[in-house]
Amino acid sequence: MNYSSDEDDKPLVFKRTSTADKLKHSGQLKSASIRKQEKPSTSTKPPSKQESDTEDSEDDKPLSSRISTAPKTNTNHVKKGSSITTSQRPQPKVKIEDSDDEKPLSSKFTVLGPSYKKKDDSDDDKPLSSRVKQNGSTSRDNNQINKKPSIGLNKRPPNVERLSGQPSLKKPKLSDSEDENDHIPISQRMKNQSPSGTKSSSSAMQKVTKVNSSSLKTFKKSKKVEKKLKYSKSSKVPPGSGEGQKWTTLVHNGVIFPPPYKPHGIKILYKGKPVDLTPAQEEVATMFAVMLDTDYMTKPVFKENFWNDWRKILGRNHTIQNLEDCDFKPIYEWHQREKEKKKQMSTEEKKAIKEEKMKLEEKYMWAIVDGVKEKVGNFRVEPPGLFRGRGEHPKMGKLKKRIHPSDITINIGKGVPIPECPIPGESWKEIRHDNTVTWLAYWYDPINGKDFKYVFLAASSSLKGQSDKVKYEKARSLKGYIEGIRKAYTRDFGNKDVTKRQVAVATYLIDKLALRAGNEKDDDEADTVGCCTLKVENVEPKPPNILKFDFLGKDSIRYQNEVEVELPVFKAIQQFRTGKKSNDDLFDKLDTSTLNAHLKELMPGLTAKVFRTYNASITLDNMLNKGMKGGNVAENVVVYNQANKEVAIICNHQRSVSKSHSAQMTRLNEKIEELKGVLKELETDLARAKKGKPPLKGSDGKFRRNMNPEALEKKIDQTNAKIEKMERDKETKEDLKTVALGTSKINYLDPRITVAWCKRSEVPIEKIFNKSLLAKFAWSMDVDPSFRF
DNA sequence: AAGTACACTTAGGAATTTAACT
DNA sequence: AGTTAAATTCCTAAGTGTACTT
Repeated sequence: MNYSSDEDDKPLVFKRTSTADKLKHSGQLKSASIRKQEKPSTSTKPPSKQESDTEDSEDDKPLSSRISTAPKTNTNHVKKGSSITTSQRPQPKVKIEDSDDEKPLSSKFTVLGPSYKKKDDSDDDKPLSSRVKQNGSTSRDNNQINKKPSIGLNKRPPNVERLSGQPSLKKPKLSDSEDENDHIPISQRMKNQSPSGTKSSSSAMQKVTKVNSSSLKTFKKSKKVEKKLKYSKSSKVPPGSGEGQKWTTLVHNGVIFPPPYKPHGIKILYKGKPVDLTPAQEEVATMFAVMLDTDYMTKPVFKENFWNDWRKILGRNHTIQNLEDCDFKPIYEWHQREKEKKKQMSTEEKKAIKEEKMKLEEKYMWAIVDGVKEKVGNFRVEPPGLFRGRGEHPKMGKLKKRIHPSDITINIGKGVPIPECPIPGESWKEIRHDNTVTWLAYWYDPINGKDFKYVFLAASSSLKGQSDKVKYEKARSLKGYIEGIRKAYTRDFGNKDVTKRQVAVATYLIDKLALRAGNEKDDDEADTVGCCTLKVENVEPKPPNILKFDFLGKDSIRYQNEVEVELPVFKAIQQFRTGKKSNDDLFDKLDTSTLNAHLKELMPGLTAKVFRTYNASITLDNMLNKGMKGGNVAENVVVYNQANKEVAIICNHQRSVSKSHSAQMTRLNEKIEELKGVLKELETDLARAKKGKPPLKGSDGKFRRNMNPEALEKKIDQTNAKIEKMERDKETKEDLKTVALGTSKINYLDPRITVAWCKRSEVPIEKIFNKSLLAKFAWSMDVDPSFRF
């Protein structure tokens, strides 16, 4: 058989077997691509280059890219909508702070100084913000103004240096109050801020500055940071990085709490009779009632957990003694009515309410980090509710209790005002001033006592952007090592040391299939696996050399795939399975720590997840640069989406099928049929018109319009085009009904690949990235058009 | 060496907003 | 103008991975 096992190219047959598959068959068996396992080389070869280079190598194709795949089925239930893409949005105003890596650290530090001041703390809502630069997307009320035509990427001034990072796209500022300086690039702004600045400085800030500078001197080294620096020049922590330091000044307003519970007084029935409940009891009952129409109701675990928590609140000898005899319908129906009422409100009312809310929340939306105004990601404390775990989660249905200020620890710069506790009479649990972390606040997860819930900055912040860039640079540097790594693990498929053999095979699977690492999980979590935690039953060898995977991964999303592998891998897997029960670990000598420790020997900073990023990004880069040039914008966008889809399939990013999917398909089909009918009529009329006869009656009994042959022909062409377009739309829709494109776009695809490609192919970046993505990827916008991953 | 604590990234679905139809 | 589908945003769960403890 010509399986590829021997050398370079190995086709991987990838078929997914599940039900869902029927659809995919079409594309399925495309064969795989090739990977060349090149010449051996030492694994430690340094990465080729770092930031900007353009070269590309050929063999970086991820293994998986050559795999053809079929869709996977998804075990989850139905959900809504499918989407395809495109969107053009106004450009966000984005300011980017770029990593100016070349700057000596020290210079960065000094910049901050007494830069901005807050004139007095009394009016919280505007002081700080008014003199601070803003990063990230615009505030909600601004956007309507922001309708600028998109700026063609290609027109970017030629000499902007990628590295130095001046944002080249600058946006006109949006109206309002808050950011008057928006148009100034951050880096510049920082310079301006130096001491002399005409801007006043508040005492608070001065203090902060002092603190920082002193802390600089005392930094202790953390090896972690050191390591990172080794392989990634760009990894310095931005504005002030000492060792592990993430910021020098941090100002924010804390978090906002959900409103207290408002009793509605609707009674549930117990054994048919209304029961009085206290507000606290009613609140929890309502959480349950509201979920009556979800399929959590079919899960005994959910009900059991709910009942256990609720009964505690009911008290020992409450009238209600079991859940089965409770009828929550009255509350459910009340809730439905409320929802309906809300829907019926006029647009004005809705708007008013929204504005009200905005006003209340405005101050919590922003933080000022090193003088830059940044969006906060999640400033709303999670409201109480019933825990909705994914998959068969043992804790589903448990009461997630209300969080109070006394549960919350705030992290904020020294010397700046502590956020006022929004609930009168209560206070924060603790205030910290830890600049080695990026969180603004945290509380203990009420469901999982030892876990934390953090409040972080939004994705548009430069802190996040910076680390995003580091992530991609690391993945990119894997390119320089991958050949050696593959060589090495291939050699070890036959190693007599079982551990080494397992490491080799696991690494292979992670590389080839982009599997997740697979950390151990507790018994009180859903039973899902990743590479290191695969069970014997999850991988079935099908001779001669096919592996059939079937397991639940993150979020209990099912991974089903059949892959052709090298014979040694196949043999190794068979051997790992022998003598074990189906529920035993396939890789019994392995866990993520040992695996990652091994990977680190092959490349500094390498861990399992890097392969996913690498795999995704290299696949996109290759697909976008595969032959074809030219093509109009729409065609190019299709090419992009195709590549995006490929990546999503490799990473197994699924979504559930929209509830209305089949109805929508039916409707599309009807429309197509209808158009075909029209087409037929037109053709008849054309034939007649050519002979000088008048048109026939339409199906409605009226005569159709009398047109000359040219007009009719034109109409026919139009109709044909319309039909074709609909057919295509239908196809993509069906094709993407279980594929989620967004996840890879947001987390796995180096935006520089996209931006550079857009510049080269004259596709406006707005066709690919929406407003949020543009803000999140601001750091990548000035990449050179020749950039290759 | 194993377990735990902590911090941060990645993920799908619900809710909301916007665009496209009719 | 009302309806529906598509797109986006919000929400928070569920992963990864390192450092610290025992």
